[in-house]
Amino acid sequence: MIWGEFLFTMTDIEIAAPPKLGKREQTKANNRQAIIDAARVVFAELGYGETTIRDIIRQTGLASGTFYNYFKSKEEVFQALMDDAALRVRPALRELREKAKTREQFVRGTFESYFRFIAEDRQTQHMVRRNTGAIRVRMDTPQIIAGFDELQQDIESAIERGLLPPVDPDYLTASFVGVAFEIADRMLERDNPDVTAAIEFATNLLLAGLQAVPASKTT
Amino acid sequence: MIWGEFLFTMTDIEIAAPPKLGKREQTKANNRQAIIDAARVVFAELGYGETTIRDIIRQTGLASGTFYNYFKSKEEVFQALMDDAALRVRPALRELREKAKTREQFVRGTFESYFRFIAEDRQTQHMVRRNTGAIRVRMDTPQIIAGFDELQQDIESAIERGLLPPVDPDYLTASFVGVAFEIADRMLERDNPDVTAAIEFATNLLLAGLQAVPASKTT
Amino acid sequence: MIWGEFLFTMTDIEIAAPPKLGKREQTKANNRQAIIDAARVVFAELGYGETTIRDIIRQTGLASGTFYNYFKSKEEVFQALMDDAALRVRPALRELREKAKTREQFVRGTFESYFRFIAEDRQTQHMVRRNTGAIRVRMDTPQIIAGFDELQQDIESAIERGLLPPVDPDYLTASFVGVAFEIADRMLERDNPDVTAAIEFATNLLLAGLQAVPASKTT
Amino acid sequence: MIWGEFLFTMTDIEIAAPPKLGKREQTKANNRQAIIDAARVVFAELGYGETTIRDIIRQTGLASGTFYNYFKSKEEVFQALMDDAALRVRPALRELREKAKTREQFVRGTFESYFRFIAEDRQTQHMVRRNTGAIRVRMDTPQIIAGFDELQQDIESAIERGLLPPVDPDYLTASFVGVAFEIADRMLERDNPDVTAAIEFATNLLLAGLQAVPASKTT
DNA sequence: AATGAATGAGCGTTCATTCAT
DNA sequence: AATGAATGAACGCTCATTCAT
Repeated sequence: MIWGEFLFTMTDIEIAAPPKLGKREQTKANNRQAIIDAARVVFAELGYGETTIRDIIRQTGLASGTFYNYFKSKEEVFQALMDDAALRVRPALRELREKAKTREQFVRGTFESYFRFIAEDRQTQHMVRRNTGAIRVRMDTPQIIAGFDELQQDIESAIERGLLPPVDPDYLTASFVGVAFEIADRMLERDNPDVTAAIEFATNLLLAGLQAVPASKTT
Repeated sequence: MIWGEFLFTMTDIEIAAPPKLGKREQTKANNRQAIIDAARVVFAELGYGETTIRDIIRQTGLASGTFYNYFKSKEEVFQALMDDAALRVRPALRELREKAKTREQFVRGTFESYFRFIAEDRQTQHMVRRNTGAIRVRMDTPQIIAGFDELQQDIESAIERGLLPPVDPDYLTASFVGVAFEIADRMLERDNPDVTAAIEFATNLLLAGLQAVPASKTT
Repeated sequence: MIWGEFLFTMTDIEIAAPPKLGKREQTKANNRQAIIDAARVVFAELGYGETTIRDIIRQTGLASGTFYNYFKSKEEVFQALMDDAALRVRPALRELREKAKTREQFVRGTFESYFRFIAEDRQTQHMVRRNTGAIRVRMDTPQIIAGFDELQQDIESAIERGLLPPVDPDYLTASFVGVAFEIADRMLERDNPDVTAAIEFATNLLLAGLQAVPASKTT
Repeated sequence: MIWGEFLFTMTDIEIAAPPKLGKREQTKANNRQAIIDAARVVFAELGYGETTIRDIIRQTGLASGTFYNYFKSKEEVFQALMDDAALRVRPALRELREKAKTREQFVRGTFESYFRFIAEDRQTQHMVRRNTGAIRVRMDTPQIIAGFDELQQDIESAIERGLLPPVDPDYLTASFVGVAFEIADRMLERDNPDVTAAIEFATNLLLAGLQAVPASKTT
């Protein structure tokens, strides 16, 4: 199955051959990555809003000042974290949807990728929905944002290709995202998450729903 | 129209006139409510994460220490705010769905309530999605949480009644919520939000989709 | 001697009858004064530029946050310190010069006040000239600024009265100030500061010099 | 005019051409001087107190660590800057006063040098008096310190030569310095600084005043 | 019960200084 | 000798929380 391969790619990619670095450059690169990794962990644990820069550097074991050699702000690490994730995730996801031959392939592929990824990475999931006491906050993990970011473009091109019916691409994207997020959430709350069932549910819902939706005026 | 009534209820915040007192004494007597009201305003303005307890009490005109006579933390006010909202919103919503005679009434009614409410209350909406820099955070407004909170029970009872097909109620609820949230979000980003179109899209999607979804094993 | 009296006034004034205060207002007032006093001490010890807000509060024994209940910045304490000093010093100094009957009384009175004040208050002096290592910095103590601040006005009115010759009042003020500062500085470096000699030197210099100075064109 | 020469010396900073090297190697060889020059520029721009070592080395283009190969602290660079300036300024000033034939030549020469120098170099002046907020701080520029530094010795020798009356040389020096500083300050605040008038005022004041001052006991 | 000043932990940030390269 | 990243103390400041009044 192609998706298994894809998911492997999603989490385990090591970036292309590192150009030989001196010891200095080496530690520099290491530290940068260490901060990004620490940020991913801490964001997932505390949520972005509650995370302080000091939390991040504490996690790395580096000195507080060192953070500022690499990033100017929490936002900047986050951006780097996103870029990092995007680099790994996007190409595979796009290829997946571009190569889809049938409507079902497109829809199922999207959900399958997402649900499997979510199921693999529990820690990340903690970030997706964080219920700080009374309040439900959903924060999109970098990988997830990256994953869905180009969904709309893919949907639009699929509509052009005639693979999907001419519905409002904006709302269709929204529906994909909303259904994926919320169902994944429920899925993980269960004792034995049945990924296949979730895929089946979402795929069928969207596949059938999609036909019934009124054609977009703008198309 | 029944929805109008519902929405009125949803936004109507002032409590029924208490035994007439001087304005001053009145406020004192209702300190708890004053704090809750202030919290609603400030949360909407600054977002939950950015709001400090000081911001809330400043809004009330009370002394900082007084806060702790009523609530132990920001979270606790938020909880109270939720309960407050639920009290007002839920009955109407439940009635709405309990009285639904057709599948479409059930589905459309749910989305119509939500989209109309969201469209009415722009300020609240600011709270729903707050993009602090790079990160997308979605925080559910108390009214909204309250609105969807018992959706699952309504869905379950509708399945029992035979109004809805015997699908996984958990995932169906998730689909309602996800689609509603995300489409509402896109809707508000448009220059002239077309509420009817959004309702139409969501209703048709769910209505058709839910037929295609496999029957739940647990039912 | 009238000057003795004046100098007493300069350092020991207790402000007019305090309106009865509750315990709360009392400590509040005390704390404010404590911070001002601490600031005076620390500024004198470290110089304004080198003094941190933390230095000031450390000196008071109060908690760090307490500072901000009273002042927003270092500058603001300094301003308060100035006002404090001005309140005590200015009236006496002005009266002194306004009552001067002879030219010598005016000149001698000015220097006498200044040198005696400086001799009394060694600590303040530390503030006036601070040689941080290689660098000579002269910082005017609040009392001193206050003391000289209105000198120019007094000089101008003395010129109008005919008590002083019609020379450039700006430059004459400058000469008073410069001579007073620098001689006081040297005086204090000596083992047994001879205040009388300093007064004599400065008074004679200015008194004779000011006759020889060309009349101001603007007068 | 002799003063012109002196002032040229005072501002002329470039050291005599060293054996021609590539610009790069040249800089490396003169790192010490490069730091001193950078310090002069930055001190003048930011003031001594606000200048950080980082500001200085940034200006040189050297690495931060390199600073410590040459100086231990900001103070130490400042000291070096002073010595540097003294080296250039002092000889001319001393010659000026040693060659003075009349009392007036001595006094006028001193003031003339100073006022003209100050008038020429506005930037330096910014360093001399920097009003950070409420507080008046006077910091002597290296050239100025150097200029007045040996004044006392010159005065003493002039007294011995009988050129000046036997007054307290310490206080007389103080009077020169104080009058020069303060009047220069006022002069620069005026729209069209009239250097001649300032010289005239100071010279006449000191010349006449000097006669009236009591003879020093120690002489 | 209400008050509001005091507290002090903790934040983001800067910067002198060190030290492996 | 030069480099420049790492260090960590210290800064200005905010704010939840306490407690004497």
